[in-house]
Amino acid sequence: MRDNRNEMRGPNLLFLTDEQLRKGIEAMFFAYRGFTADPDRVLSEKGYGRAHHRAVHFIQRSPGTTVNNLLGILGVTKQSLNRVLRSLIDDGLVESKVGTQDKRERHLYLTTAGHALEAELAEVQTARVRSAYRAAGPEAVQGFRTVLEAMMDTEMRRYFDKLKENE
Amino acid sequence: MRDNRNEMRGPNLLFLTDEQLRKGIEAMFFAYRGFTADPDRVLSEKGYGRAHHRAVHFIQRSPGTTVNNLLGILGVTKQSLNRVLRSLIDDGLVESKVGTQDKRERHLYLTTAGHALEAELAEVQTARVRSAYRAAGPEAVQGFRTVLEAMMDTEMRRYFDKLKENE
DNA sequence: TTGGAATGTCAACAACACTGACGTATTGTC
DNA sequence: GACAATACGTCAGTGTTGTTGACATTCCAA
Repeated sequence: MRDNRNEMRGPNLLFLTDEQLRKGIEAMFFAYRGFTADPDRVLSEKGYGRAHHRAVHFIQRSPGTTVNNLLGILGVTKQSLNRVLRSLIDDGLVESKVGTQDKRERHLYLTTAGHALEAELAEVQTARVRSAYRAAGPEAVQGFRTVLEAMMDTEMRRYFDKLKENE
Repeated sequence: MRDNRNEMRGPNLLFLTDEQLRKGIEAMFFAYRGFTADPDRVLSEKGYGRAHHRAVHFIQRSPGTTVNNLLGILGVTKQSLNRVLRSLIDDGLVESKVGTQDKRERHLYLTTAGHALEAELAEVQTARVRSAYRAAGPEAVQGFRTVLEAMMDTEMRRYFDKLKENE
């Protein structure tokens, strides 16, 4: 128990006790389960998994993104991503276009069907987040976002910030 | 874009726009990766996975818990949990004791070695959460926890609240 | 005593990640 | 023009974690 001494360092540091940290960890675990539960249901009905959701989400977020960029965002190997992209392309949800400037690159776009799936997944997921945000209020949401950003790896925060630019 | 009208409903509802919700979703995704990255490293060195971490964590949190209770908390099938518990018991990290009142139940405890692994995992994980908490400040942490709790399934919140009682 | 609950185990399977290796096309560089 | 590097795809193998389904055992309770 290395940081219990924090309790002696004044009431403004009470939120850094081991007990508070452990509860934060558990909250993160349970909340993430809720966070993915609704999209998972939709996905399994259609024979897809969480990996398909992630791919479709970030392609929608950055239309025309390259495979390499997507690999960086998702943090998986190309073999793993390829399996997912393959099925999405074969099913007509994602289109892969050879780059005009650099013909080695493949630029990824959602088809109409792809947009429909993405919208359905976003709908159920944002519904839960919206409900949680509404219940918690704007100040809590601000704090939520602040802590999450501080929890990311530096490299991931780079990607996250890059996505924020397209507002 | 179903809720962009929120932008018209006054500045206090700006945090409920689709854009804000989507960024919250992405923040959750990236942050959860960071959240699990450090324990995952420790675990893979020892030939364990994330499932072992979860089991060890909640056994430490509720010593003597039954298999059934653990199943509810973790939200997996008994077959899946059994595989993980089997290896932990065989490796001498977890002890399974037949219940005294109800002899069908098995009560789970960490051995000394189990406590050592749990402590090592908790150390690296709380280090990141502590750092994020410290950077974000107490008000942000309060908001973080509020939103996470609102994001859980009702059933999961029951388990979460039950854990909170043992403070 | 019988039904049901709690547990354990076997087998098969799927999603999703990994490593390693290889091939192809394209691009940039010396 | 030769050659290395990049981007992408693919094949093969492996591991973790989850699932279903089936079946046995033990034990509690009506």
